[in-house]
This record gives sequence, structure tokens and C-alpha cells, in this order.
Amino acid sequence: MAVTRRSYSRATETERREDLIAATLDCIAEAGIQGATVRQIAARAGVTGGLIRHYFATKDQMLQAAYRQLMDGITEITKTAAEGADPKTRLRRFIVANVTPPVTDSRTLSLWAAFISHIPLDPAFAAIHRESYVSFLAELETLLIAFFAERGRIVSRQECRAYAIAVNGLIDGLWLEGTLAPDLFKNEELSETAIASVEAMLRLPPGELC
Amino acid sequence: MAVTRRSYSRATETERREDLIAATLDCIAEAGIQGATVRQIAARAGVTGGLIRHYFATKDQMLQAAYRQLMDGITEITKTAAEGADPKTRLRRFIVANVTPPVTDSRTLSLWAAFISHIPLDPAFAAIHRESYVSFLAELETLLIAFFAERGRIVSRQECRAYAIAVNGLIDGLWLEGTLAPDLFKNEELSETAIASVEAMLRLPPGELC
DNA sequence: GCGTTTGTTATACGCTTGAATAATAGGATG
DNA sequence: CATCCTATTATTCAAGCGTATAACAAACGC
Repeated sequence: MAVTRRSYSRATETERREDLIAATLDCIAEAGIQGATVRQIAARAGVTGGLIRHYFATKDQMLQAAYRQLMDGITEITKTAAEGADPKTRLRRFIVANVTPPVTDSRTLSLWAAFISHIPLDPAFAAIHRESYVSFLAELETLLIAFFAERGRIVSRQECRAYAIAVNGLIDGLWLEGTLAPDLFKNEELSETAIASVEAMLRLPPGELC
Repeated sequence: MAVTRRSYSRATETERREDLIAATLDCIAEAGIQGATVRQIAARAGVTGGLIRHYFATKDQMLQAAYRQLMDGITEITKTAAEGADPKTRLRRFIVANVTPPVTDSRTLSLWAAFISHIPLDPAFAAIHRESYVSFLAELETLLIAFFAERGRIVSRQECRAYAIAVNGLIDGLWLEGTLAPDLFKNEELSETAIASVEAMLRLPPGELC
């Protein structure tokens, strides 16, 4: 008896990899890390389970690739939000972008937290986090330096770093709060709080960043 | 043939529950949510797997109980850190307690993140988070009200809430940063940054909270 | 001390998991 | 149009999963 075999089409390596990574993120977002099984991911990507090991030596390596892509995506969004315009506007846009959709998004948070919880368990994940954190901090520091320079305010390198750390903390924290309990905040409350707080943290007169 | 059966001793219900919850947290911290299997947890607690269903209808309910205990523990630590003394000192201690060990601790973070990632997937976890978040925010708001009152500064209820949200965000964010990459910060850098930032956010003169 | 209760162990069940391997077919190459 | 390469499917495997159930023994009342 002639066994019928599922028809398929071959894809380029990059295409397939992207599909698999996208499917991985979908599965984690919908069912947690526990639900991101090889079979579920394969089904979501429209392939059979065995194919995964053709592209990734192990499931863990695929998870790491997915984590990397997630963080790159977030960095990309906030970075482009802060393009063009003058230093003040760039800084404001960067801050706002971090506490508004699509960054404040239940799916993004679920993914982020799932990976964060693996950081203490697996050095590979720790390295990815470290990389994206350092890059984020550097971007923020650059924005702050430009902002201070434009206003002719002298701020030492150390102070700038301290400001970046603090502002980054605030942004992360508000992002968390706003994403975990969006119903507790009125429409613009979060961005306004973020802007007003950064103003204060930088010892600017109220309304200076608006 | 006489089958030898493992000897055991009976425990009170609360004792056993606590043991099981502690074992659950240990397992999650060491091997992630994936590693927190019924068998592993039971082994860690020094009992056999079947016993778990005698105390918890389902594994998920045990996870929820563990989450609740984790958050209660954190709340407890920071709350007692802010006891006694005058309002200013209480506020400062509360802030510092949140960005120093044992709250900034790799284990705590791993646990916290593991549960956070379940919030978007399971309403039961969302409810637990909501409860602890609201309680934390209320505690902070109380501290702020007392602090402002002592200084004779008039701050509306709304302003106070906004301050509490912002300060909470900052604390959470710095806690994250400090715990995920402790080597990036010098010994006291994080608490000092936290204190200085809160001072600025509340529009206090520098050094006012020291 | 004896019987009863029930906390605890032991075992089994059906299912899913990540991974390995063999068989197949798509699609470029000549 | 035949050939070859390899991306993809299909199947298998041992291990581990959460849960259910039955047998056992520890501690307590009497």
C-alpha cells in the first residue's frame, strides 16, 4: 500500500529559522514556557517536530534565539521612536515609547518574564540579558548626554551614568506596573507619570520635558 | 515476602503544607518552573509524590500557594524594615530594604519572574499579583502621607498616589537591575541611587532623605 | 492494649516530552 | 530527463509527567 506522505515545500534557511522562532514566541506567550514544547512549536510553524533539530541542535538553543530576537525587537522599537527631532524630544519619545503599546503589552511581558526566570539558571540566557541591558543603558545615556549638552548643562560622565541607571529603573518599573495591571491606570496616566518623574529626577523645572 | 515500607512520621497539616511549599519554591528557584515537578518537590520535602494530592487538589493550587507565600514574605521584610522611627527614616529604610539583600537576591528574582510569567496565562496568579501589588502600593502611600504630614507639606490624595506609583516603579526597576546584574554596581551604589532619585522625584532638596 | 482513623507510601495508568533514526520527496544541477 | 543532495516527514524510544487508587502504618481515643 502506497503510504501517503504530507506534501511540503522547502524554505530557505533564514525563512525557516524565523518561522520557527516566531512560532516559539507564540507558544510561550500563549501557554508559557511549559507549553512551548517541540511538537507545539512545530505545529504552529506548520512543520513536523523532527525538523526543529535540523535547525537547532537543541530546544534550548532555539529558546535562546527566540529570547535574542524578542529583546532586539524591543530595542528596535524604542530606538526608532527616538529618532530625528531635537534631543529633548528624542528623550521624551524614548521614555513614552517604553510605557505605551506595543511595548506595554501583555504578550511582551509574558515572554520577557518567561526568559527572565531562566537567567539565574542558564548562563546563556544571562549573557543575552546582559547584552541587551547594556545596550539599552548606553542608548539612554547617549540621549541624556545630548540632552544636557543642548541645554549647556555640565554633567559628569559618572552622573550621567547614575541618571541613566535611575531612569532606566523607573522606565522598567512603570512598564511592569502598567503592563501587569493596565486597568489600574487611566489612559495617559503612565506616560505622564513617567515624564514628570524623569523631569524631577533630572532636577528639571516641571513641564520642561513636555 | 514481607515488603519493607519506608518509615515515616506524621506531621501536622500546617507543618506539612509549609514543607511542601518551601520545597516547591526551592525546586523552582533551582530548576525553574519546568523543574518543579511533583516528584522533585516531593523528594525535596522528604515525602513521596502521592502525598501532594492529599494536601493540594492539584499541582497548580500548590504553585499558587507558593506564589502567595513568596510575596507575603517580601512584603513582610520590607514592612518590618520600615517600623519604628520617624516618618523620614521609615521611608528611607523602606526604600533601601527593597534594593538590598535579602530582597535583591537571585533566588527571589528567579521565583518572582517564574510566577510573573504565569500571570497573563492564569487568572488565579493574576489575582495574587494584584493583591500583593495593591498592598505594596498602599504601604508606600501610607509612608509618603506620613512623611509629607510631618514636614507640613500639603499634598493631595491624587498627588500622593501618583508619587507612590512612580516611586514604586523606581524601586521595582532598580531591584530588577541590581538583582539581574549585581556585578555592574558598586557596593552602595544602588541604595544611594534609589535614595537620591526618590528625593528628586519628591522635589526635595538633595540630601534630605539621608 | 485494641480498634479506628487517616496521613502516608507504593504502584499503576495513560499521556507527553525531547531526542534519535530511517525513509521520502522537493528542487536544483547537469 | 535522470541524478544527486538534503530539507522534511514519519516513526520510534526511553524517560518523565500529573493524577488516581489501593495497601499500609502511625498516632490517638477509649
